[in-house]
Amino acid sequence: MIQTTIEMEKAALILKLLGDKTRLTMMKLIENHACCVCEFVEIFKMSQPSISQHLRKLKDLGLVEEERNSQWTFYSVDKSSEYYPFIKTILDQLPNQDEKIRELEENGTRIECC
Amino acid sequence: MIQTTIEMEKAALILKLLGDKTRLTMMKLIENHACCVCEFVEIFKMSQPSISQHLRKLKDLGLVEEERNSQWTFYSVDKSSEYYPFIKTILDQLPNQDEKIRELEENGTRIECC
DNA sequence: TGATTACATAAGCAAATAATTATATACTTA
DNA sequence: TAAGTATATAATTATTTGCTTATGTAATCA
Repeated sequence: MIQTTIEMEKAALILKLLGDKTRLTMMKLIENHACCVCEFVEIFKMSQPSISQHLRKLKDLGLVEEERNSQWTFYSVDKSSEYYPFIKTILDQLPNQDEKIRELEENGTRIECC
Repeated sequence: MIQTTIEMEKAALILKLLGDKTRLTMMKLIENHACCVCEFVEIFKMSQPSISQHLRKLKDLGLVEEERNSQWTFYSVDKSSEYYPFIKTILDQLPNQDEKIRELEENGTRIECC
């Protein structure tokens, strides 16, 4: 079996980023749905700047991509990242977080990207 | 395919621990070799208390086990941990660190556990 | 038994992190 | 064009982290 490896230094950086419950949950959420900042604010009950700063860190390492759509900025996992295979093996072992999306829909606070 | 999942909170804790280059390298090293504290001091060129503190954190989450053998304490990945499958998928993607063990052997500072 | 070796733990400190408040910017809509 | 909404960034602060030094303990050895 061919096993791709990731540089130690980079792996530690990525794991440190994922080692925060908010960011880890974000990543699991946006692996299959794009979410905008105000949805995260609703989901995590955190201030908007705090959310933006978490997303900024994920963006700086190239783990997420953003897509502007009218007044919203939608974030999703960048599956074209060279680190996505590594990240995917982690996310695959985490419990599905889709009930958080359903709560937004029941709230009427869900914003559809496209 | 049956996919076991790990609680979000616990996953974040584990990833945070692994998100440190020293601890991550330690884990990769002791997945297949037991190492004692003084070997880590030699490998990482760090103070002994610093090494002990890293190991303590890994121990507190149950990721490593220790085995006392005369004056040395050998640490290795606890493969019976309920979190080992999760950790293994991460370690499997990291580059082999065995050259560090070979350096010890060339140095004459390698200590054999059993 | 006294000295040495291996390790753990405690205390202190500097750097990094994550949150908040305040403010700026860009887009939308009335 | 003015007001409102969504987001980003800067500044500040509290907390956490990782390291160092100092000290304690247990085992080995001369």
